[in-house]
Amino acid sequence: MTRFSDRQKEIINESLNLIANSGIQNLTIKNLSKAVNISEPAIYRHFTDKMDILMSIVTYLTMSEKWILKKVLASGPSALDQIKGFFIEHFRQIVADRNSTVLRCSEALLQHDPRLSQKIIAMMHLSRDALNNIVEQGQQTGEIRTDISAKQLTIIIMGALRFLITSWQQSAYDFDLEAEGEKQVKAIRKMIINGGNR
Amino acid sequence: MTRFSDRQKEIINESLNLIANSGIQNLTIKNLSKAVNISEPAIYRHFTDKMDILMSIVTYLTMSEKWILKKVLASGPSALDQIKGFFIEHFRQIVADRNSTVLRCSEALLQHDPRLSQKIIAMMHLSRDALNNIVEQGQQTGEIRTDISAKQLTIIIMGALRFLITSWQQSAYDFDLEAEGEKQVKAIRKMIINGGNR
Amino acid sequence: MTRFSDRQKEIINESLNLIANSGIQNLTIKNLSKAVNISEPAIYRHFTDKMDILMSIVTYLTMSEKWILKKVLASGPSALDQIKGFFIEHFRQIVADRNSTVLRCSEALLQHDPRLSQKIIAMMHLSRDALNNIVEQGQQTGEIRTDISAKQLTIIIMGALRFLITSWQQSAYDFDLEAEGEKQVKAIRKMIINGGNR
Amino acid sequence: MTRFSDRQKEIINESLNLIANSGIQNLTIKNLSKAVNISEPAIYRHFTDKMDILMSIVTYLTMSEKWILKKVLASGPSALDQIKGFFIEHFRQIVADRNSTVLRCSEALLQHDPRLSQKIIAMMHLSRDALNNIVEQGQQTGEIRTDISAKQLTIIIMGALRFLITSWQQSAYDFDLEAEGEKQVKAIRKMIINGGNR
DNA sequence: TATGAATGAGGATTCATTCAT
DNA sequence: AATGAATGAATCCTCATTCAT
Repeated sequence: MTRFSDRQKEIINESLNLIANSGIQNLTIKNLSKAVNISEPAIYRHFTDKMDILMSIVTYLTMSEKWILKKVLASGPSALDQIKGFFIEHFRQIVADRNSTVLRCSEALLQHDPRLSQKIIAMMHLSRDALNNIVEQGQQTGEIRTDISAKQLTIIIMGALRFLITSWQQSAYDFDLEAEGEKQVKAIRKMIINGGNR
Repeated sequence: MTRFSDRQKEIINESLNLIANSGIQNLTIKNLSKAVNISEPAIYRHFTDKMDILMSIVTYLTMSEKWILKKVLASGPSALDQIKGFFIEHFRQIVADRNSTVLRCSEALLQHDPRLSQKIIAMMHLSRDALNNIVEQGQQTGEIRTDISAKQLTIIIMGALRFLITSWQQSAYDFDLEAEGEKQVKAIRKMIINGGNR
Repeated sequence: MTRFSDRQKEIINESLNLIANSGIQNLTIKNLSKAVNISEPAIYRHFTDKMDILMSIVTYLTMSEKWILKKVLASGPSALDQIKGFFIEHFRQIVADRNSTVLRCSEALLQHDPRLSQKIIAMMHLSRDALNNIVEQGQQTGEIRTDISAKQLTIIIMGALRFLITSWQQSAYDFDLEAEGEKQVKAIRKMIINGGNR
Repeated sequence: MTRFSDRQKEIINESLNLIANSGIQNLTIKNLSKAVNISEPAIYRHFTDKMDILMSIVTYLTMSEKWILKKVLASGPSALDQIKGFFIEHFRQIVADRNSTVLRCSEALLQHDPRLSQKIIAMMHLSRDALNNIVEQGQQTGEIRTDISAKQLTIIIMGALRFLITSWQQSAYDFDLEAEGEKQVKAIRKMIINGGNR
């Protein structure tokens, strides 16, 4: 498991801020060193490369995503509850720190470099697969409807989660993401629960 | 209505290709002129600025999105069919020309500049609002379940559409988007139809 | 004698305006063609080169200066009156058309190219020598004091004339150049007249 | 008070040389970096901008002009001597370093930009006003004739000084500026002294 | 650990000029 | 006589990175 020094964490954090606020094309060593309040060469004490920074960002985001997944899976046996947790935990984190989230910055990093993209995609698969697992288990236990495949249900859940976050960001954070998220989870629950209330 | 010359269209198209293939940070005037096979200064005969190019890209994508929406709305009275059309048309276009789609390149352009972002967000609202309208009408005619608000249903539909496209791209186009899309629409239909088969 | 077509005169004139208003570095073919309201290549119908334009400007200014000198010399026999005329005529012209004057734009053209500089210097010598002549004749006729050499007197007269114009321009033309000029001539007259009023 | 580093001084100095030898349009970052013998980007370690360089040049020239004025005013109580000093000091400096003089390069910088022009004009007013003061005091003490206003006398003195320098430059420095200057001062002295020798 | 100074490569853009029409 | 499209060379400036200190 990779360990980041305090300075490295600081640099990663400011990188995420820069990306979130003004796009990757503004993630320059100059801007970064200004944000961290050290000189440009000093950055190279902590990372060998700009690519090293980018890779570390993804490593960091992956760790953070794994942490969320762990928490969700540990939350209880019910698939529907886990799905709810999946939403809640992502929203909680993103609200706590708007930038430090997979779903926030990863797109921006894609296409920068094949190695980097691969790592990001791996990270995205991580949560998609975890969610898919949850859904499948929910179907096996009879909690979740089985007339729609787990794959399709997963796409719906992941899509809604991502779209909500995207919308929140594009609206300049001017609605209560956690509240809206909860409504959305309820809607999804209604739609995927086995023998829904009709 | 903005009119683009042939050269302008060519430049916009190659810009979309460049963004799609290697990210905006590779959309340089040099790369662009190489792609269009003219000299760098020649670009400036057709656009005043790089920003002018970016804005024109968004204008172009907006026009293209409007075209899709028009087609979808003209396809018939059924909301469920229109939603199906919404998926199909987007997929058809994206498969025909992988890059010329709102949902493909717009994120990359965000955060580049406030004016540009605003234009992109306006474009995104366009399709979201159109979809929301369709859903509401479907609820009024009784086609679509009413126990979940149109807003939530719209998020689910838009989210799934976008996530499917994202996945397709991240997989390097290695599944049949239109086929998967059709499956997904059916799943969604099942979930949102009034008095579903249970 | 060089003859300029109407279009050539127009181009020369607009060139002078551009130089006067925003410096030579803004005398570009683009700006020029915009000012003349024709296309850029059209400029090359009338001048072979940018250098050709610059040379023509100097030719034009030289002609204009010669015209002034001719008028001054024809104005009467008195050296003091001719000196007064030298001031008056320059000011009159410069006020009528702020830019079409040797003393206005020539410095800006210097150093651009040896051939050009030479031509400008020749033009400047023209008026300086003419003035020197006038002074010498005034000294011979006893009108002008002889205890100071014609050369020194000429420097004083030319210097004052030029400095006044420079000041006027730098003040954004916010004083009455002709009125101030007249005062200045009177002062000079007092200083150079033979047996002044003491 | 602005402080320039050694490198900054070097860059300013070479800028003045470039302007003096080949005009502002040849004051390019490339030429400048070649003259200073560093790379182009290195220039930007020392100045934020080209405009920053230009402004610094004017700051430098202003400082140098102030230095001269201080020296002149400190040279003794006689207005006529101070005027003589005004000439001598300017000539001495200009001969020592042909380029480092207000009167040499400032015109070239005018019209480049309003902020710059303003700064140059302020600098020019500085010496004109100082000279005007000297003349007025000379009139009050009875040293200088009072039948001509200080303003007109100042124009004559400044004009002669400037014109002499201009002529020297245009002649490619092929006369002894200090010697000619001294003659000119004597002539001026004769013309402005109270109760001249007639 | 940190920095001031430097740089090669490349960024967007403008220049004077040409050519086919 | 005029233009739309094009270009090679040069413009200012920023990039990631290195090195001596």
